[in-house]
Parts: sequence; C-alpha cells; structure tokens
Amino acid sequence: MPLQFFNTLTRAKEEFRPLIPGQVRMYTCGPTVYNFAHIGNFRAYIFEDLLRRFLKYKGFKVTQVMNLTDIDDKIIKGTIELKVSLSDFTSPFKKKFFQDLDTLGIERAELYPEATAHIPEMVEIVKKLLAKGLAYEIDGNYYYSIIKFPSYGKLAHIDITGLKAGARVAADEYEKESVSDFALWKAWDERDGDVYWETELGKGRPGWHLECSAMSMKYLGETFDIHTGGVDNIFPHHENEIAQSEGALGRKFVNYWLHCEHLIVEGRKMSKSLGNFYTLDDILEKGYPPVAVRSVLLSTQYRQQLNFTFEGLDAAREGLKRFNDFYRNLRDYGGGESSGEADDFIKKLLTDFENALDDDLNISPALGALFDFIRDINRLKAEGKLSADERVRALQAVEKINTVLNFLIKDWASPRQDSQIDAMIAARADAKKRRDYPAADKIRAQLLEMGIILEDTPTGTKWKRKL
RNA sequence: GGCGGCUUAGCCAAGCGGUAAGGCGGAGGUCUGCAAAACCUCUAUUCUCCGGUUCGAUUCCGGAAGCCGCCUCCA
Repeated sequence: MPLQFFNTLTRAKEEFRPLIPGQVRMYTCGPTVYNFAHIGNFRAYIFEDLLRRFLKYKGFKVTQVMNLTDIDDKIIKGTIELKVSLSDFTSPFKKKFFQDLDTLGIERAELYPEATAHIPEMVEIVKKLLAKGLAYEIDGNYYYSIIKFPSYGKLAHIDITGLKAGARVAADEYEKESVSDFALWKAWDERDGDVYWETELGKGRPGWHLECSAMSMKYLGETFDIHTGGVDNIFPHHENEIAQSEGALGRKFVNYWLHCEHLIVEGRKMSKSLGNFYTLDDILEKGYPPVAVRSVLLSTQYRQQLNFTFEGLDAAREGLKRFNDFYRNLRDYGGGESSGEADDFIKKLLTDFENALDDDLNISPALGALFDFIRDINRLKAEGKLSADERVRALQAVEKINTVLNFLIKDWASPRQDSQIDAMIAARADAKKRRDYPAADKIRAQLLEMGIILEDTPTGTKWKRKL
C-alpha cells in the first residue's frame, strides 16, 4: 500500500508524493509562548512526532520547521502586566516547552524559528502584497483584501460571501474595507507599550498569520510538502497563510494539509471552568510516567477526537509495562530450538505495522500488530521454540518499530550496577536459601517501597522500576 | 442560523456490504515457597435508536437522539 494522507484541501485520502523524491519538507504549527502548554496542545505535537518519525521510518529525509509564536496580543498583555520585556516574558515558556517535548519523547524538529526574529521577512511579504494590490493600508494598519483573492476559503471550504460580522470582531477594526479582511500588520498604539518594530511599514507589529508564511517560505521554499496543525487552525489561520503566500508569490503554497482533531477530557470539552484542564505537569504530579501520557496521546488516530481519561491513562501504563517487560525478557532470553514460526511473525509484524501507518497514520491496527507479535513470541519462548538467532531478529524488529513509537524506557530494568539494590537482592537470596521466607519477603517489600519490583527467574533475580 | 465530525463490550479502540482486530479491566487454569513475568481458556448472537435498500448492513440511504467542533487570532 502506498503512503496516504487525508488532505484537508481536498477532503480525501491522497497518495503522498513529495516534491523532491525521498525528501519531505514540512511545517508544523508550534506554540504561542504566553503560558504553559496543555495536554491538548501536546496531542498535536505528538501527532506531528508520529508523522515525522514514520516518514523517517519510510526512509524519507525530513526537514521539519516548527514556529515559536513569541509576539501576539496575549504576550503583549503579559509583558505589561508583569512589567518585563518581551523576551523576558516569553523565554521561560520557550524553555519549558522544550523540556516538555523531551519529557514526552518528542523528537526535535530541524528548526524552531521565532516570529520576532523574522520581522524583515514579514515586511517583504506585505510589500509584495501591496504591489499586487492584494493589501491596503489604513492609518498604519495593513490588511489583506480577501475579495481580491478568488480562491479564498478553499481550505476551510467556506464561502466568503457567507462570512458576516460576528460578535468577535474587535471594535477597533471597524475601519477595514470588509469585516472579513485580516490584519497583516498592526500599527503601534499605547496599549502595546514598548513592543514595536520600526519598519518600512511604519511603527508596529505583525499580524498573527504572517509569521508562518514568512518562515515557511524562508526555510522550506515557496512550495513545500506538508503543513500541519490542529483543526482549529484550518480557519482562519491556515486559510490566511494560503492567501498571503499564494497571493505574494503566485504559486501553490502547500501540497498536503494535515489537521489533527481536538482532545476532550472525560467526554467533555477541556476547559478551566469544568475543572478538567490539564498541563503535562498536572498529569505527572499524579504519578503517571511520561511515556504513559505519550501512549495515550498517540494511540488514537489523529483525525479522531481523543477522549482523555485517567482510566485510559491507567490502561496505557499497563500496556507499556507489557511492552517493556516483553522487550527486556526477550533481551535476557537464552534461546531454544526453532520451530520456524518466528520469522513469519516478524515479517507479519513489520508488514502490518507499516501498512497500518501507511493508511493515514492509522495507529490502532499498528499497535494491534505489535501486541499480536508480543503474544506470539512469548508463546514461542514459553514453549522453548525460539532460537537465539530468531531472538536477535525479533529484537531488531521491535527496535525498528520503537523508532516510531518511542515506548521503550531506557534504564528501566536490570542488569545495572546499583550496590544497594544488589546487596539487598543478595541478602534476600540468602534468606531464601535458608527457607526464611518471611525475611525474604520483608526485603522484597522494602525494595517495592523504593519503587523496585523483583522477578525470580531460573537464572537469578531480576529487577525493574515500578512504572 | 450556515458548515462539519463522532456514537462499536465495564473503559479505550480497529473494522466500514459477508457475518465483530487489539489493549486495559474481569473470571478460571498452568508455572512459582509466595510474588513478579509468561502461557492457556472464557469475557459484544451484536455495533445509539427508528425506518429503508439488499440474499445479506456495524458497514449504504433517510430520519431521530446524544456528544464535540468551525463560522476571524484556541493544538
């Protein structure tokens, strides 16, 4: 099966063909750094991580750009409230964002350009739009005239004649030619404090959509392969990016638009007022391992709404224990007499896993293939029908799959040097030899208190960390 | 008001015209001093509801109910 993605532009699954064979250039909408990201945000970043990792798995060279929006209304408001500079306000959020990416095992993009570092590029686009008659200026504000861009609405499938002034249109934008026109550049006023840039367009700051047009074309070229974001970005953000980029350059902006659905919590929209609003730290403070959060956010296909529940998080943790136990136990396995079945299981795993993800990143059957494999190989092991050579090939297959999933926990289980743990295990072995089981069980209980779980095997006692 | 998505076992979640993957949970069994890990068996006669098309529908069509969105700065 060829790799297929559901393209928001055409509302259909399409075979993926990058502009340059073997290379993928993609732009993934990043955070606005005005507060800490919530788990809904991370659902999007995890989806993008899956996309990126699977493309690499398929052998593509990936160039991913993720923007950091470090200038917008909320950020300006924050700088004024806290009486700090723009960069002093945003830098802690930027730092925390990258920490959280690491915590969730999200692979870094090639580039994280910041909006504030690309003001000249944005000004250039506005100048091009002005020259083409697609933009106009009123009192230092520059707007895009969407009526001059006939295909406006093609991504969101919105008929612009149906767009009407809504309650959410700010009162200070009354001077626009049309209420649906959007701001490219906003003139400075006193509410902006000392946040402004002196440019050919005057003293002011960029509109929200402009940065993505400017930075994507700078780093990925005027036309590139994939652009992603949450479904809420389809309109107006991505629609406006298309208008800006295609209007300024007169050529197609992006070939494949992928949007991930939102996450809801316990069947309800996540909101602060419902008390079901969670940042990553909120979840981790409850004692869940980060990889369980990764698993929950990854395990529902990206175009399905994801219902985040703590019951689901518990289930994810148990499933990860099984996967990590499987991997560790397979690594420690000595080998037996081959029944000839293992290579068929390996082949089936790799085929089914790849076929599932080829189909618009359909993760559920891919995970189904993995758990089938775990059961099949464990059965062969239990029956002594897995050879040492087959064991190596099975491990390689699992490791290959883990380059996409990233579910294996490093340094989770023995063997590893830890004098205290090793001494306690030795003391317990002594007690067991004397058949002093109460003493042995006491040591085991002490280790459990320390978060260490023991497993007695024919080749000795192994230990692992409690997940 | 306009446009769109979803509803499958206790929970999560595939399948989308030929008789329900997988995970978690639960029950029983094997192994073990006991655990842990692992293996085996069982756990939806049925896919929100009501009609229709069809030899046959969870899958297609129509309608209803519930939930979640977008309609100018929220992933």
